[in-house]
Amino acid sequence: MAYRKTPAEIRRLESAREHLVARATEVVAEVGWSQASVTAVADAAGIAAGSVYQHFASKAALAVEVFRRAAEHEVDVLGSVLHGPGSPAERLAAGVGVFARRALENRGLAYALLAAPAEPAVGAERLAFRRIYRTLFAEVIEEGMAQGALPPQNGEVTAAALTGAVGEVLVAPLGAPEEDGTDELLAELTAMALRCAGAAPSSTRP
Amino acid sequence: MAYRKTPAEIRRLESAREHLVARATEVVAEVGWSQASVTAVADAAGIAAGSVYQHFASKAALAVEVFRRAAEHEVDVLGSVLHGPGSPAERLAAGVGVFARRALENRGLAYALLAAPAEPAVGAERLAFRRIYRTLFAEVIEEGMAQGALPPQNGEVTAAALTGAVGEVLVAPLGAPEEDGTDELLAELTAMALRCAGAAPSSTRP
DNA sequence: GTCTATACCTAGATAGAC
DNA sequence: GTCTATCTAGGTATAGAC
Repeated sequence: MAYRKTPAEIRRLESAREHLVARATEVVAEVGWSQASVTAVADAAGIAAGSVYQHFASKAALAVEVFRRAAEHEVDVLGSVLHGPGSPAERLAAGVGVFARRALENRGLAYALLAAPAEPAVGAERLAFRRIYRTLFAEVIEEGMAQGALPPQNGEVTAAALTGAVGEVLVAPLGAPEEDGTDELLAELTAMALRCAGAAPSSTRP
Repeated sequence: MAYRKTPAEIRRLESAREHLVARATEVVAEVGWSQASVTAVADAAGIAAGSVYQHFASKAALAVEVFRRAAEHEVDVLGSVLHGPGSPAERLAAGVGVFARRALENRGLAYALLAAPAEPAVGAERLAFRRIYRTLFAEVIEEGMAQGALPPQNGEVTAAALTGAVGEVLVAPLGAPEEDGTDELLAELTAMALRCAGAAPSSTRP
């Protein structure tokens, strides 16, 4: 290599890569993983199919990158709410609510991240991120138990249950094109999450 | 199941088609849907790949049949427990417990039914069966609410949550080759299910 | 560096012999 | 009715021209 890459060159290369990832994310959100072929993604990005391989060694690598970017963002958001102010129960309810609202506002992507059929590499990422969600929930639950605000329970089991419960409750609305009762759904979902963790809804008990 | 097999049924059970479905189920339980190619299934059944198409119009049709047989059995078992004797909460706990125990006793098949990556036709079946689970759970929850044994809640949301929660809690153990704390897991799972439905077993209320 | 064209692989499905 | 051999389609990845 006679020449080093100039900063401008690096920027341009990375921007092309970023552009590709961004468009690929859109395609996945629209048509799902199984329909997001290399040619479809390349078309959406305005490049030739072969050019994809200038940026990623394989289609799986691109898919993993797409998944990871989007999922990491959701983890960050959920984590910041769960680690934010308030009692453990309040944070749990807020976290579930925020997660669900974000999913319902970006249904295609949420469905792709949560449930859409995907190649093995993406499936492995999905599993890894579900473990992260479990860990985040488990921390809050353990904290609540330590404070006596939550009854004795296996925090890992409850955390896994919450992860699955939130996903399953969201999958049906995500599949439907539009849904009216978003607010009611969120209220029911957060109430369910609190019950699941053993935190009785303080105010709304008749 | 207390009936005697008729000669016709014996013939049916021994027919090549049944044999094929049974062996295909084993293959799927062992290696998952994605590795269960037509040739692999045909090999397991001791027939040629081409002969599969004497019994099923497509690979997807065979896969759907495999899924449906196994899933219907689980639905029947769960339904009979949920519609059996006992209070709604007792039946809910018993149903979750039976479902989980059966899954842990037949991990490969349970994983295939619950979570393993699968072709779209199987994914659609999976969705349909999750709707059935939701309906079964929802009936019990509505009944419990009508009796005043369960607090007011959206039964459909709780039912979906239970469906997802049970599946997610089981997926990790199903993936692991062996697990010791089966009994503790079942106890925690049923306790979680009761909390989720608002049937707190004499737990501390803040 | 990007495009065009193509090689290649996998896996489902089919045809014709026995 | 079943097997062997083959066809085909879809999609990933590569080669070589520009």
